[in-house]
Amino acid sequence: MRLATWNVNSIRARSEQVVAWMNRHAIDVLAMQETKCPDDAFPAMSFLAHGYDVAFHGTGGYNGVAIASRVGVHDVHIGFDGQPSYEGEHEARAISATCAGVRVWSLYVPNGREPDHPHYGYKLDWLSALADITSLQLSHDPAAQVALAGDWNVAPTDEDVWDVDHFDGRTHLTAPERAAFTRFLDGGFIDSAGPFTPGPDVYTFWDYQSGRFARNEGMRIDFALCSPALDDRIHDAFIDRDARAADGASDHAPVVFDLS
DNA sequence: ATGCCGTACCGTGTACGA
Repeated sequence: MRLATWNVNSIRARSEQVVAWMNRHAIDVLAMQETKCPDDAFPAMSFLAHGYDVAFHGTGGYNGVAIASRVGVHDVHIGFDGQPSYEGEHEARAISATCAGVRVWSLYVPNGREPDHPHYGYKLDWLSALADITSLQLSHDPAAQVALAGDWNVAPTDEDVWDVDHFDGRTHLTAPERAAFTRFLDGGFIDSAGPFTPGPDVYTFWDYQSGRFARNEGMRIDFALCSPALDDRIHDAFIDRDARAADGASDHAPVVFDLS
């Protein structure tokens, strides 16, 4: 089975591009983030026409998550218990479903904006609440096959960014964000792509501006944190830079996982 | 320097992304 995660940066702008990519790479399950699309406008037909079922959750022009699968999408759940709200709203940042026995999450972690912005505290709270619930679930069922896939908006190590100095005073690299990410690893989840995509200079996001992609000035912020039972099945992973290089591409590249 | 690029939205500009 082949599982992937991709921040698509608007599904309406590139649904055909995404489905063509899934067909080309024989993707069975794709977790998508930043669909930027309310549910009543989601281009479900693009997926259904190619044999993919799709579950989606979007409330407007921001955020939005979805899971497309050709091996079933069952027990769809929106958000998670204890999910913090922002300015009174539960944002569309989490969806989960069971696909061929794997509990797949599509997660769009809040950006944080600036370290002194309320959004930053919201980001830390959001990650903490998610770590609480997912770690608890894993402790209750250590054999569970779970993939916490998505755009984590955290660069866990200095090697995960092109220039540490560039991010001085900004989000994504701060110690509290890294500690929030590490809590998932402490809870038993594993960065399953890591061993197959060694750095340095290996990224999943490149800003549209300033020719960042052409100069390979990027960040590694997209991950699937997998339970041990699922990690045991993963025998390969890669970041598809060609998808980022395409005309009209998202600013993120997909991360692909091959399971036995 | 707060723009550079790209997307959404009652939209001829602003918010957001990272």
